[in-house]
Amino acid sequence: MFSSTSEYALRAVVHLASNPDKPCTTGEIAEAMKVPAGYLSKVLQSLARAGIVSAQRGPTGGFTLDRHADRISVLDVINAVDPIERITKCPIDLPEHAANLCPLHARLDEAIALVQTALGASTIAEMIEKRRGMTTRPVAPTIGRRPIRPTSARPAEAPKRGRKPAR
Amino acid sequence: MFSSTSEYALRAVVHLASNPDKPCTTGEIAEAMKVPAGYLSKVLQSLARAGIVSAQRGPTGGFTLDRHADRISVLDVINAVDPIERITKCPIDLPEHAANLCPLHARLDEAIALVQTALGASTIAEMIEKRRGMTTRPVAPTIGRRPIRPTSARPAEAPKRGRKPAR
DNA sequence: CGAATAGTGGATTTCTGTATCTACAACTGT
DNA sequence: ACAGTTGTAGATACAGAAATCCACTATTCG
Repeated sequence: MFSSTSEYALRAVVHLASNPDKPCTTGEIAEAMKVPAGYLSKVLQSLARAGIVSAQRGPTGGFTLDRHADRISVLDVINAVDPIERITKCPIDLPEHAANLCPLHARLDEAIALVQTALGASTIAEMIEKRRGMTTRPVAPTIGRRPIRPTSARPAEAPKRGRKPAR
Repeated sequence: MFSSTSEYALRAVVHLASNPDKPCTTGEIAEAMKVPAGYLSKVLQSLARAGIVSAQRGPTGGFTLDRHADRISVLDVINAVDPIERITKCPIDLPEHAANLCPLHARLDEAIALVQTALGASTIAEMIEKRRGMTTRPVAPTIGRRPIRPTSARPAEAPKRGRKPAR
């Protein structure tokens, strides 16, 4: 659902938010957050270009957050490295679908919008666990639709259609 | 956000739902829905193994839906070919995170849950456009969180840090 | 100034999802 | 039974993401 690039970027930003007093080096973040060090530097560069972190070279250098963690949303970080794409036009290249989205893609886009909204309203500051009680409050009751149930329950195992040798 | 495999599977199922009277061949679906024919056959096999469609070989053969379109959710189709994975344990392999999800991954999982709920409650039947008015009703008001706004607006273009030749 | 530290950017490799091809098995209608 | 049609399955090719490597530039500190 989320790319590992996004995952790494989030871990890095959370780490920086947890250590606001000193610049953190790529190696330090990599080790603390279990991210491949070589790749992390690329990810941090993307975050720097997006204005989320700042880099400082040389000894005592490293990365710091550009603004306070409560002003950075989870969505900001994800969009910096691996933007969430909304569906604005029907990927089926048919004349009928040119103008509006068909119901299918409209629905898929709604799902993406839900994710955008949820992650856009979640700040990095909220993601810092206080190492005490893991304050995971439940969220978003549900949306206004009842689940459907298939007539036949999903077969636990594949039907396994027989394969006789030859008649 | 959604893989092209999922996209293809959904198109195929929507096509079958739109033509419930006769089996549709792979080639027919491929052409109608602009899906690469060779790949579609693999996707249809996955759908068959998941019990969503049935295959019939030989002349007059093709694929048909296993159950009525209003008993198949969009989520069913996606899960058949490219399952949506919930985050059940923290991917950061640290002792502290072993037991519960950290706030970060708890939040990401909530976002995934929203998608599951939304797509699980949407039937394929609802995705068939009646070729009239594209009945896309708006959905899911929003969830209970206000968006945050960064102190500094996201820079429109990358900061473009200077690159002088050599002093 | 010079040495050590740290980020930068390009080339390269690996891996996985996407897509094609082909030989084969199953089915229908004659 | 035969011929033609259609799905099945395995091997293979391709592309983009993930990850690594290395030479280079910038910065700090003695």
